[in-house]
Amino acid sequence: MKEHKRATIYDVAADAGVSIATVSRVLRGEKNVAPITLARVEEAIRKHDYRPSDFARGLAGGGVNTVGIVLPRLVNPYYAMLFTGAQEEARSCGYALSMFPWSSLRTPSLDPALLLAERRLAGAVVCVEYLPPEENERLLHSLRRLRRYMPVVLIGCVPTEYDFPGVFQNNAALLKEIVRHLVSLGHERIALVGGLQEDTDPLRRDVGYMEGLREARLPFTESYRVYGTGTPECGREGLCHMLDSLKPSFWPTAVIALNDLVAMGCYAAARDRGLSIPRDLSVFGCDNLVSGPYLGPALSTVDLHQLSIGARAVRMVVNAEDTREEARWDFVLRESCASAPPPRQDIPPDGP
Amino acid sequence: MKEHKRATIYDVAADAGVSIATVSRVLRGEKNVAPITLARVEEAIRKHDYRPSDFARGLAGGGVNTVGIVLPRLVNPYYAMLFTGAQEEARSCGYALSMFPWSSLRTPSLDPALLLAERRLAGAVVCVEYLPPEENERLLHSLRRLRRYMPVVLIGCVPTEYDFPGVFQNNAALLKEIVRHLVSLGHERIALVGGLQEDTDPLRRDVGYMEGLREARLPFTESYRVYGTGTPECGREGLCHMLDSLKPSFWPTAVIALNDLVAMGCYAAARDRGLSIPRDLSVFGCDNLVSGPYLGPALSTVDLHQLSIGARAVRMVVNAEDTREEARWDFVLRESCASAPPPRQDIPPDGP
DNA sequence: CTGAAAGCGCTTACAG
DNA sequence: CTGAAAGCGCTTACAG
Repeated sequence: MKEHKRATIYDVAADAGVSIATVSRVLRGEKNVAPITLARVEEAIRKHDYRPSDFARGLAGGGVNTVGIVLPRLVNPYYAMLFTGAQEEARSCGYALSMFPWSSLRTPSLDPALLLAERRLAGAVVCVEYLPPEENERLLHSLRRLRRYMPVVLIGCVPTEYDFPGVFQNNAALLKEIVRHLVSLGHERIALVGGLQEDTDPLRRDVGYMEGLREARLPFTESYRVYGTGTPECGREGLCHMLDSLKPSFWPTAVIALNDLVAMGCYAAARDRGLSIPRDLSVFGCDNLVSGPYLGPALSTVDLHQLSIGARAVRMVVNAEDTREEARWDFVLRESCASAPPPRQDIPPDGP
Repeated sequence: MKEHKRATIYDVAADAGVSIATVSRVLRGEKNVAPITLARVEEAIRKHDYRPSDFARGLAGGGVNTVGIVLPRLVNPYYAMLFTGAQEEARSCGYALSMFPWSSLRTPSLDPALLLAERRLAGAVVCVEYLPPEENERLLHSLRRLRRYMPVVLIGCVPTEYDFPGVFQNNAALLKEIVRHLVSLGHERIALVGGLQEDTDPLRRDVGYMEGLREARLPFTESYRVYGTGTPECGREGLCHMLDSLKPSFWPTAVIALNDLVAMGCYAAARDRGLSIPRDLSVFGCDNLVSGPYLGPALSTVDLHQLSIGARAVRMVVNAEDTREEARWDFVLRESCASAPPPRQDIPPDGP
C-alpha cells in the first residue's frame, strides 16, 4: 500500500507514446500541443495518477512559485490573520505560501533567513517584532543577507533602522491617537498595560503614549505604565497590581491595553476590584479580534487591517515592489470607553 | 543586490580544494571527514554563504524531512493550536512542517491530496471536518489515493467510515458527558448552540447531546437545538432567537456552546435578554481558549489538548504508526455553570 | 578518509 | 507541433 513507486514523467510519456518534453508542455499548460496528443497525454496522466515532483521542477526550472512568510506565535489571532491574508493573496496570485516559525530566530542555527534561503522562494515576508538589541542586530544582519537572494518584505513592528520595503505599523502614532481620543472623553489618568519593556524603537507604543500625554499637558505617571507579554494574564495581573499599589483616588480612569487579549485581562482585573466598565474605568484594546463585540461591555479597539497587511506584503514580494508603506487603522468604538467619571471617593479597593 | 547568483556545492568544493562528495559529507554531518578537510570546507561554506538547495536535495535524496499538515481556518485558535503542537513536535523530531489550507478542498483542482503529492513529504496529517456527503466522498477518495504514497494521519472530527490512523475526537461521548454534568447540577432544559446542521456522522455532537438527554430521561426539545457556524455571531443570534421564540418559563437553564467563541456569543445574548450567567443561565463552552478565564464570569469549558493532538499526529506520521486513538479531554470547571435556578416567573423577555 | 560517476525528475533552449 | 539533449544541484553507492 505505502511506498508505492511514484510514476514519473517518463512513465507518462511512454504510455502516451510521446516525449517527456511534450508531457512537460501539457503539464505547464502550453498552447502548442495538438489536440489528439493532448488528449492522449492527459489520459496517461490520469491513468498513472501522475503529479510532477516539486523538487525536480524547482531544480530544473530554477525555482518555484512559492513565497515564504515568517511569523511568531500563530495562536495569537493577530498573527493568524496576517497569515490568512497573505495566504489568500498568494493563492490568487498563483503562488503557494510556506510558513516558517519566527521562534527559529532564537536558535541561530535555525535562522529564518537560512531556512528561507534553502528554498528557492520567490520572496519572503517577515513579520518583525521588537527584540533585545543583540538579537535585533543578528536579525537585521541575516535579513540583509537573505535579501541578496530574494525580495524581502517586512511587516509588523519594524524598528526604524530596518531599511527594507514593507508595511509598517506606526505604533507611536497609533498610541498618540488613542490617548487623544481618551483625553477627548475627559480622561486625565490614563494607564498603559502590557507593552514590552525592551522596546527600543522610536515607533514603539509608549513613546506615542507619552507624546499623547504631553500634548494634553497631562503628567506622565510611572505607576500608570505596566509592562507585560501581551497575554490576558499579564493584563489582569498588571492592572490588579497597579490598582493595589495606588490609593483609589489615584486610580486611572482609562486603560489602554496592548491588544484585545490584554484588554480581556483588564476586564477581569476590573471585576476583581469591583470596578464597572466603562462607568469606573474605560478600556481600550487593539487588534479588533472577533470576540470583541461579544464581551461585556463590547470592547472599543482598533482594527489594524491585518488581512490587508498580509495580502499587501505578498503582493509587494510578487511584484518586487520596493516601497515602505504605513499601515492604516480604524477605530472601532464600542461600549468599553465612556466619559471620565467624576473624582472617586477614597474607598478601600475591596469596598462595596 | 538581488538575483545575486547563488553559490553551489561546486563553488564550495573548488574553494576548499575537495570534491563535491566531501562537501556533501560535511553538509550532512557525517563523521568520516578529516579534521583539516572539515575546517577547510566549513570555511569555504562560510565564505560563500552557502546553503544547499532544498530542491536538489529532495530530488537526489528521494525526499526530504518535511511533513505536511492540512488545516482549516487558522484564525480559529483551535486550529492554530493544533498547528502549533504539530510544529513543535516536528521540529523536535528534526522535521519541517509545511501547511496547506483546507479550503483547497472546495476547489477540486486544489485537492490537498494532490498538493501534498507534489512534494515528497514524509507524510501528512490532515484535519478533517464534517462535510456534506458529496464532498466527503471526494475527500475520502483523494486521501486514499494520497495514502498510497505516504503515511496519512487524521485528526479532528473524523467520520467513522474513514479507515485511517489518527487521533479522533469522539464528540458524541464528549457531549454526553457535558449533558451529564449539567444534569448533575439539576438542569433539565439544556440547549445546544452552534453545531453544524450537515453533520451526518454518529460521532457528531448532537447525537451525544440527545443520548445524554435520553439517559437523564429528559425530553428532546427541537427548539433547544440551534445550528450555526461556530462563530460568536452565530452564538448570539442563535440564542437570542431561541429565547425570543419561547415563553420565558420555557427558556433553557443551561446552554452548551459548540466552542468558546460561540459561548462568548451566548454571553452577549444573555446580556441582550437580561439574563445573568450563571444565575439564570449556565453556559458551557469547548476548546479552552486562552481568554476563557478572563470572561465575566469565567467560562466553564473543556480542554481538548489541541497541542498534544497536533504533536501526537506528527509523531504518528514520523514513526509510521498505524493506530486509531481517541483524543482525551479534561473539563475545566469555572464559574459560568451553576445549579439550575428555580422555575422562572413568566415575565416578558424585555422585563426588568 | 576521499573522489569519480551515475542518477534523481523535471524544464528549457535548440532543431526540425 | 514535437523530440533529443543538456543541465539544474545535490546524494549515493562504489572504488580506492
